[in-house]
Amino acid sequence: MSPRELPIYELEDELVRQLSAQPRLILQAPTGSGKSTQVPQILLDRGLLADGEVVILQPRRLAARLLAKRVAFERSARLGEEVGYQIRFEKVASEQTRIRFVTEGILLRQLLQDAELRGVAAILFDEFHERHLYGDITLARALSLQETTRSDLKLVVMSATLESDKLEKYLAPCPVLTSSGRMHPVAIEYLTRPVRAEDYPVWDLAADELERITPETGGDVLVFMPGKFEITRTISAIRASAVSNRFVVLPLYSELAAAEQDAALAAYDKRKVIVATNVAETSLTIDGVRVVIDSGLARIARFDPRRGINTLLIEKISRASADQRAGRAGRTAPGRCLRLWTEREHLERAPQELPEVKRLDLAEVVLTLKASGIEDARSFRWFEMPEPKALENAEQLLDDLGAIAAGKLTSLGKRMLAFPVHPRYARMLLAAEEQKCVRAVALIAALTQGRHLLRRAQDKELRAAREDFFGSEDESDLFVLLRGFRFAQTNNFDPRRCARLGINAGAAREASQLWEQFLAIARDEGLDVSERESAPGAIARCVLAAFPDQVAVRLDQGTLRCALVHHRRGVLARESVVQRARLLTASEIREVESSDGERQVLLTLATAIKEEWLRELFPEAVAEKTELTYDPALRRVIGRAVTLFHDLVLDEKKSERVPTAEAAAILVREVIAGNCPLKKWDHGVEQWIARLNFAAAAFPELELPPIAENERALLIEQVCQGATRYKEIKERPVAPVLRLWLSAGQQAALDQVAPERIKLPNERSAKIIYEPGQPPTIRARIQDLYGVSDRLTIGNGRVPLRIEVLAPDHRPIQITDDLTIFWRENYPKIKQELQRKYPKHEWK
DNA sequence: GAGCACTGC
Repeated sequence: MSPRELPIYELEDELVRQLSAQPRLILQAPTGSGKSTQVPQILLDRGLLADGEVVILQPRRLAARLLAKRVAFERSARLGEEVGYQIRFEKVASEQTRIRFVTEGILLRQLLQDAELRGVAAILFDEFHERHLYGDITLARALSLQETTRSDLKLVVMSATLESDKLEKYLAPCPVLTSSGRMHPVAIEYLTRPVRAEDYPVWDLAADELERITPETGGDVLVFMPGKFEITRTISAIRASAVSNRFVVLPLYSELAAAEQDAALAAYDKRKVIVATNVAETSLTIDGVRVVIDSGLARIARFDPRRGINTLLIEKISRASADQRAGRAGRTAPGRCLRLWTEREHLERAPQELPEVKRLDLAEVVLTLKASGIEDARSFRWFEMPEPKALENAEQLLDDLGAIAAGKLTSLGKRMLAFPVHPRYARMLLAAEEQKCVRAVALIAALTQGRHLLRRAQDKELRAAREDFFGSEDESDLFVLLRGFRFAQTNNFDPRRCARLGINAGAAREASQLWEQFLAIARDEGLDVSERESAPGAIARCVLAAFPDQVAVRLDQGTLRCALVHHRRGVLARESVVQRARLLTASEIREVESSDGERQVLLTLATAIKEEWLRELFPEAVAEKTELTYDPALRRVIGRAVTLFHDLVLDEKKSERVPTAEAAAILVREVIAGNCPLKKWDHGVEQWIARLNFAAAAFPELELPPIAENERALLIEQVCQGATRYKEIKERPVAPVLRLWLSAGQQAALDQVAPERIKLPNERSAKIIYEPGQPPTIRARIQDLYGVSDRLTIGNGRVPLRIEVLAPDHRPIQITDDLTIFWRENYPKIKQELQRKYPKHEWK
């Protein structure tokens, strides 16, 4: 087919007419319309570029490269001459280049160098509907530029699906052109009745649906799942199904080794089923797919500005994203898409994914804005304004890092801008100059970007090999990365040798390029990049300078639980080598959700630190910002009880059986009575229960309650979270603060009463903070909170509210999903009983 | 004994 036959050419004259008359255009055109390859050529050939170039923004490197190749081919030009591309580490473009495909970050960096964008006649924003952060920012900057000094700059926003109303208003005055696509129809089917995930796991559902439709369909099948765990389960379910021998079944996700990814894309004699994550939604296209089975779920990254942590939770995808997934069935022929939810549920889903600007950490963006003279990010011309709290947070971090002071860019901040990384890592590199370890720190900065260097070690063999190689390391997980990299480097990035240690050779190679880039910039900035032996602790101090707000202190020896600066809690990653240090700083903090809905805040890439470094680095801030103090006496007691319980359960051979079992008995009773808020520990609950039952039989005199079948579920939900919460609650002052999320109606009702403080049923009062929000759907219930035993009442009526109970220092106590708050002073009771029974034993 | 989507400078 000749390019001239592509649907986009139906719009050619109109496009030229509009862009000659004024400089903005929205082009709504689906996949297959030819917009990415043809519009740049139309602009060039119809003389709309004067003697400048057209820059096409692409969200992915691969797309930038392939599109450039395609266009060069169509024009019989050599790549890098008339048509070129530029992505990180790769510039195939020259003085003659008139059509340049670039990734979004490249243009943002270019803007930093030359705010006028000289030589650029037009910018095309391709795939704008994906709403990447840099795309949003670049568009806003380009608009301002056009309105001030570059009225000749043409801007075309292109997208497959678009909230074009909002965009039209933003770009106004701006005409919209709509083109048709060239895709095959995809028949969409929904479940006829809703399914509860607890009753019918999504992987079983997917396998059953596959079984059902196999006889009616041909071609390959693509199944979308949120992550690796679900993919593995789906594959087992399909292999156990009646149609298993009809298909080759293959996993596909980004972390998979390259060879296995290739296997998923290869052709086979049989039909194939690919079970994939979101990689298959946008990044990879797979030929021959005729059927899509969509779980409707994805793990979605967000930055929670209120808690200052990243989250990665399983969420329902938007309608737009579901359509994108469905489209994967219609690339080569008419297709079918089975959605594993009902049509009614579909209507309740969000129309689009939340754009990145409302989801991600904005520190880097705010820093670049400051550098461009936009001092107050709130006044920036955002397409969509980010959360005020997220901006506040970004400013706070930049201030902590010394990049800004009193809202203004500092000289340190200016130097940080030279490095194309998150400001934390830029700060780390500059700290390295003082500590004389620039080379090593630049490598660390390179190794923590992009794809993971080390695959998660699951099988025993790999863990053993790792242990042999990294065994002695216990200061920092970052040092493990350094060693892993050195191994890859000395083995010439050989994939097979690297695989033995679970090292991703491709990631190592990319890191080495990035390392060179950082070193080159450091050299330009006048940093000393010579190879030298660094003093002990030098690198760790640099890490601390970059992550001062992620300092954590271990709460006890028995568990991996940590308290973090800014009143946060987390669990040190099991695979961390930093198991001995009491104080550490985590380079990554992320809340993750397991398949059973359990959430935890994981601290990864830890580095052991010393308290005196904190004092050196932040003399004035230590007391305020790092909550390192705690009541050691109390902690010992609590730690003791938990350790004892732990011992009993995990090791029946402990000599001090009786008090151990006794402590366990008391705790278990409390758990079963629902008084003790227990949560899943790391340990196998089933094994726990078996051992408890063993203990119950072994020590009848203790009246240890055996765990009956019906109590099992309760226990599983409530397995001990450990002692830390007791301490937390015990130390909490009495007057609570209630934070209320109210609908407009509720707000109006409350305004009549206008209470500043609210009366709780036990006559105590609490201060209220109002938050505007969604009409809450969950009924709040407070149980045994400071003696409150029933639903909260306001004014005359009971108001369902979303409630979070905060201590006066604004630390949340606990919110559970059904918003039931458990609290009882358990510990003293246990202690009392122990003291009474074993007076000789010292119970602190 | 188990817990992590995807890009990009």
